Amino acid sequence: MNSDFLKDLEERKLIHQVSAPTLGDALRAGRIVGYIGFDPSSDSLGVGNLAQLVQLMRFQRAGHRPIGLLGGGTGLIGDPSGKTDERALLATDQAERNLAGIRKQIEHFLDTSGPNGALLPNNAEWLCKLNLVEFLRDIGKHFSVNQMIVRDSVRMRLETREQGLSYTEFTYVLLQAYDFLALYDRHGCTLQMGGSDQWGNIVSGADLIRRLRGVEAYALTTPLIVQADGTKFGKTEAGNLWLDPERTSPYQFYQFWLNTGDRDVVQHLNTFTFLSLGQIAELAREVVDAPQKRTAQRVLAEEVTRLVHGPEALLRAQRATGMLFSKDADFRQLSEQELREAFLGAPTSKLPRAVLGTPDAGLIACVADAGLYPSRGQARKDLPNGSISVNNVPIRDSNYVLSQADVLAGGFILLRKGKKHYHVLRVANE
RNA sequence: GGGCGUGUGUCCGAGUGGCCAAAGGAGACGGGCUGUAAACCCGUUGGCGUUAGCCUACGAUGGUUCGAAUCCAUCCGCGCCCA
Repeated sequence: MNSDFLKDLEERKLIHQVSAPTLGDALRAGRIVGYIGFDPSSDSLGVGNLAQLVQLMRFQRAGHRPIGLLGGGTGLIGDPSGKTDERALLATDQAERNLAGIRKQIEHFLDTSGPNGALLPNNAEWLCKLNLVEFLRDIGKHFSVNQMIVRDSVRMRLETREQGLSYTEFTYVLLQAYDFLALYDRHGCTLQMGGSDQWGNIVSGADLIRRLRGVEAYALTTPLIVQADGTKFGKTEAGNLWLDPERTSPYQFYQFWLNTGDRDVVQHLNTFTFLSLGQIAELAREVVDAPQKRTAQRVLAEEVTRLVHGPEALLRAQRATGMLFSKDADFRQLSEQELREAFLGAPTSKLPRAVLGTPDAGLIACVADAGLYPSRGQARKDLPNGSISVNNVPIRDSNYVLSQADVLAGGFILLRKGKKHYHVLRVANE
């Protein structure tokens, strides 16, 4: 209880809504237990979930006990909040696999030892045992359908004819509320946190605890992460940004944060790092005074990459960035080891040594086959602009053929489209 | 069930017998400027092909025609009105 959890969140602008003003008193009075739920809709969490993980870390660092609730049961149902389509139900074995992956990731962020060690229960433990009639008698009667149908997430789906809302999804909120109750009964949990879209679900659970147990339980939501340019946070052209290094390489991960816009970087520092407010204020000043240095972006990328992937992966990502983006990098001077590190994480494909110098190694074809371009025609049209480079040298000859002369140490050839899209060819002997 | 309307490229949206791979916009990608930004300017944006050209495409299937996104028939989806 070394720091004031709520005050810190407030200063970082990480509070959207709080259900009762007495939460602050409860937090100061002693250790409390709080949870955030994680959906096993994939076998890895994405960068969007990272904010919630950091939130739990803050909570733990403030001396409280965090629970990362694995939605093994609710994941079989699907939360309609924020979804416009009926969600496909996960196969149970897929849900199992996802769950295992996510559990491992959450453990990475939370300390499970000590008096405020984190707990990672799976709500399938209690949800799958429920008896329908009992559930309806004990829990269902406390929910008003009248209230449920006016909720945005439900109303939206009722109003659109094409999509509709199944009874299963409609019931989701009861299960989440029941989770909160179950965690209160088992672990004395009195706080649920989450993104602002979870407000309704969370408050339903707090209400249930108040009615059935006569205890004040709290809801605390964090603001939705919106980007200044209106695009969705956590997505790149390549798709979702995952925490799993197999899915999103540490290099790509680092690049994502490094490319944060000026208008978003300060809030991201607040949200995703543990830097002090003073440090952040200083970085904010840098953004204004010397935006071209992008100091704040660098620090952000560094902090978050270290947190998620560790110091070694960070170093590799930084080195790769340095090489790939420095103006006068001459790849021919680099050793195989240096190249390997720089290219780690870049998409790679093989090129048989035998085709070098033959028409099959035509640059247009290679660049399209590598996936840098969706079609040869487009590559052909872009090439005269100097948008395609081999080993960082723009090629403007559309008949250019890759040859032995292009092969770097270790058998690499680096293809680049535009400024940021790389593909590595590995020359293979067979 | 009856009446009217509607269905176009990633999305929105014009077209209404040949000049249509189909205006315009958005988005995306590329180039310039810059900070691996924002804003702005320029280019590209169905596929293959160096050009010519060929193929695939305007809800689906048939038909009329030398020729159809465009006309007709049937079907399917969606919308509004009547029952």
